[in-house]
Amino acid sequence: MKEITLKQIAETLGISITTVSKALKNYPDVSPKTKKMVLELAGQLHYTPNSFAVNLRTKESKTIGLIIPEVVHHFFSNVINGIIAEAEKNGYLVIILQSNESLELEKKQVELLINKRVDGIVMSLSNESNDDEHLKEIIRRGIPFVQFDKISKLIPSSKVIINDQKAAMEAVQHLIDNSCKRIAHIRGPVNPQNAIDRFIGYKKALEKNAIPFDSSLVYTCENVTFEEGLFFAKKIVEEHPDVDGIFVITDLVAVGVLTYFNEKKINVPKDIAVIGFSNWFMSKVITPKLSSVDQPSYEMGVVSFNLLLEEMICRKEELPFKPKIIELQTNIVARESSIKM
Amino acid sequence: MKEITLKQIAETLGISITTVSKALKNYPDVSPKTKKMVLELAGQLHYTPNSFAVNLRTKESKTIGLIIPEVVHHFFSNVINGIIAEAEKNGYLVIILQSNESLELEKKQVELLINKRVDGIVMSLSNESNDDEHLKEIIRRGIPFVQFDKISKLIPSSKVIINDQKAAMEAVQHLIDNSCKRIAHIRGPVNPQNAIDRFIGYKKALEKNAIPFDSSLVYTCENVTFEEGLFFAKKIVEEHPDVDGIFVITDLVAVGVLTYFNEKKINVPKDIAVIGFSNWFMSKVITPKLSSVDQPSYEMGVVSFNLLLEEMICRKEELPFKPKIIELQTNIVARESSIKM
DNA sequence: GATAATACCGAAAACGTTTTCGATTTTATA
DNA sequence: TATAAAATCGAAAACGTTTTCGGTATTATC
Repeated sequence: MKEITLKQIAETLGISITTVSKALKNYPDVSPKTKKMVLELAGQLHYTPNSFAVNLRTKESKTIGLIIPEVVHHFFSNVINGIIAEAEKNGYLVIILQSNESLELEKKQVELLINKRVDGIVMSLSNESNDDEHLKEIIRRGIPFVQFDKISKLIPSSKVIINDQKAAMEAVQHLIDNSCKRIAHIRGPVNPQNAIDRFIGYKKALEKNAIPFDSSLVYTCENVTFEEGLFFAKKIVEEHPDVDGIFVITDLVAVGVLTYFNEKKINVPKDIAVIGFSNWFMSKVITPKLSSVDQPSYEMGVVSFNLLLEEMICRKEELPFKPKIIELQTNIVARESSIKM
Repeated sequence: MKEITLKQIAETLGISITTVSKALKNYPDVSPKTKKMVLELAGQLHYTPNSFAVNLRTKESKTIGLIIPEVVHHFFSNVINGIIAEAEKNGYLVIILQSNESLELEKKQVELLINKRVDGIVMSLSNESNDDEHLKEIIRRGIPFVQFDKISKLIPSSKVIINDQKAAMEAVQHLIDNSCKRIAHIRGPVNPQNAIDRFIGYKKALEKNAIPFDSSLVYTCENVTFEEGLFFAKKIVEEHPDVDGIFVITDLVAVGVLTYFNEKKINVPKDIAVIGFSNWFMSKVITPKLSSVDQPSYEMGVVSFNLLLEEMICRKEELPFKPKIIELQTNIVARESSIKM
């Protein structure tokens, strides 16, 4: 029941702790015989190094922290999946924290991870985040740091993103190509960079097609929920009966829109076409099947971890590190909700 | 840039490390003046204890491990949510690992967590798990351990479960009450206890209503996927055109079933009624809305952590601990897919 | 056989904290 | 004022590992 330590192995073998440690780590200055002896006894006793001691000595814990706004979320849970899979491959474990889209919580959690002395932090900002102090603190302390999806442009860390402007433009262009003339946008909250960019993309697509921008056609989600989808769908048909297409910030909200239209027997896409964002799983099973912008979420996790790993290695070996920004590709998935012919 | 330590504070203040440590932890044998002095300087320097050293000294890391079969999964992501929320409230962080329904990975991950010396482990077994050695090892080492949802009955740990038999019986009874006479069951894999129990519940409900059990009406999923739902739906209508109700192991598969029926213009519930399990979010937005068994997933996470906490406290204070089994309530959510009138 | 080179080993410091226990100083009691 | 009690402090050990550096012991070289 007692924990096995180097000391015990050393004592039973009548050699020093140093030699045991070196034997286990395959140092060249240990004779093959002693090595064998130590390895055998260690295996027999199921020795595993006390990670607390190793952490203290090596100043690293082989653990990283991940802060995301929501766990129960198709996009984020896929990112989690990618990160923990890639981390495990490389001998790292992942501590996950959820900011619940609250800046206050997010700050507390950054502090928690710093105090925990994780080897690195991966993060997607909450919608409330309009304050960078906690992120600056990460940089200041020299902790390897990667931002993904919802990022702060001002913080000089590595970033993994998509081109939200371009993707949004393509989505709106797709509606236009399907003969939509009057297109509403249900956008995300005011702070997140990706909501801003998608809104800009929406405007640019209109401009490109010489469709006048009408700010009354833009509706702003606060919480980006299914319920807001229901709510704004109602509002749109009431306030703008001439709207024939909607570009929605994300599929969850778009599904709310479709649900409302289904109830009201409003025909999608004939009366109104709808396109979402992120290509959630349920989008392909709902009626009508929802068009969306596919976003490589799992890959985003994988790439984020690998960028973090690069930085962790550089820090350890005291090499210079220059943050990288990686842009992943998106593509339009056209389904029933937007194809008019 | 250098890390602040007790030693530094002690030196600048001209007192001993011991006193600094005690002052920070509010020991009674430090004078109010020194306490104030220390607290002030510590605050000023943003001192935070080196958690590696604390871990080594106290032999605990305030970190627990969580192993689940899948992260991208409505039920499990809700459990994660409950666990990390409750853990954070109590000063614990959570390392999450995903077994991908593989026994081999699951074993490796248990070993990982043991070597990491987490303070406790929460776990839901993979479908492959028919081997208990790694779980026994957790018990043997005296590591606090809680199983939830997919459990091994033979391991004497705390458990948080639902009454799968009873819930399944109620689901099937609900179909019968909606005048289904010939009810198929798409069951889960052979190993998991909950798949077994739901199958038993199905049989018991038939028996209770004097409906003969027909083993050819039972279809077994291997991977519990949407695609299997499509596949078995096809098989059922081909092999048993007289089936008028299906009880499905979980909503994801049931959604596959509905999707197939929608394509084939088979009317649900008139031709065939369908009820799923777990009440996934998408079930209320799909057409027709899917009836299901609501399972308190978030609560399951909360309760699991609290049981673990109880055990962790008992171990620490060397009090005896008796594993507890907590059964949470489920209830039928009747929607369009099963209500025939 | 003396010297140089190599192989092998271990003492000891360090990582930063917590806690025990004895020592010293201050205050209270007679 | 002498003594007992209380208040305050710090030395030192311990947690278990890693790694440096010096010391033997063995082998190779002339």
